[in-house]
Amino acid sequence: MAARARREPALASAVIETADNGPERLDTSFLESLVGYNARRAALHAIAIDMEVFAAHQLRVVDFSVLSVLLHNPGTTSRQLCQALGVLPPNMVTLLAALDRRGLLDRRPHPTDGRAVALHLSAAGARLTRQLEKAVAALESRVAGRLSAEERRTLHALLQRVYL
Amino acid sequence: MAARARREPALASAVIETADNGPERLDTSFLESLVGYNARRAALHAIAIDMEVFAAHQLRVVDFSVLSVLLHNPGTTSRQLCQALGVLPPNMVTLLAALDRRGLLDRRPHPTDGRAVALHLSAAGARLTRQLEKAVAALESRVAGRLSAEERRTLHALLQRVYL
DNA sequence: TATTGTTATACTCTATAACTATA
DNA sequence: TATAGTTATAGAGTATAACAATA
Repeated sequence: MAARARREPALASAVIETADNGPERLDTSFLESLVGYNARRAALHAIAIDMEVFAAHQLRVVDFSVLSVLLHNPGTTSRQLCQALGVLPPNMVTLLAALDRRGLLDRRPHPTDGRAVALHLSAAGARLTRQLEKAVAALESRVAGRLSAEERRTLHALLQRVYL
Repeated sequence: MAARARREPALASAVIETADNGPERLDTSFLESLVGYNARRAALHAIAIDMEVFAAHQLRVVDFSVLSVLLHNPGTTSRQLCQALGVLPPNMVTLLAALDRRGLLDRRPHPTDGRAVALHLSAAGARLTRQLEKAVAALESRVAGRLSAEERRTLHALLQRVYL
């Protein structure tokens, strides 16, 4: 349920030591011409750094995403979270149950739909989420430290034009 | 082993229909300020498109990555592939065995290290990989179709400065 | 003593089917 | 009849430990 620290799962950097030839780097230039490859490697790099913050609180990236969405959208339903974050309903049940068990949620009856639950953060949940958002925002300088503020804005704009 | 078509796994777009309020979009602006979030969404979008090509050949992204690296780096060892692509050795064994079973590989004794195996593509493997590279390269215009050639170059450069 | 490739296996993540209660 | 939330479970992806052969 909660995330432990783990090694970066894929596409790590490619400096290779061979027995006789010394350091050697494989040619991955074709892969580097693909948006998917570069975006994935950048995402893994960024998320690995962000995870240091989350793991210290026994949270995964997706847990933080849920907390952040709830902080800014009180009363959201489980279904809305599923669609916004691409999590399937049965898996969201488990995720929300874990956050609830830790006292981070406040589940209220939905004002107009008796089938649904209006999700809110508890006071503790809101406090933690604000703290995590601050910490993650501060980490952005490490994540993209070699980019200027303007380059970062350009990067975000280009990425959003790819996926939106 | 081989990948089937499957739904996009995470961070899908966020247009929500609620019972009474009509279409509604959750505020995800904080998440959108993070490189990790934007890069991940862009990567998932791009990879979902690329997967259409791979799935038609019963291949996953990681399978294609291995084939492409081997095409451009004949004689690479399993260990080198693991480090370049972030796959753990036990899992690379399974992956390579599947490619081998399909006649795409040519495993030769390593010229200088008796423990290692020099991996090459078979003629069929090289043919398939060249075909896949062409198809994927052609798909880039759909992946990032709203970006000009120069914007695409900018995007690649910025992403590589994040993860390199 | 260290490393390559391997087996076996555990754990996590993601997905499908089916049920309930409300709409 | 359709949808929100849920349960149970299957399947894919990722991880660790340990071993044989070779360096």
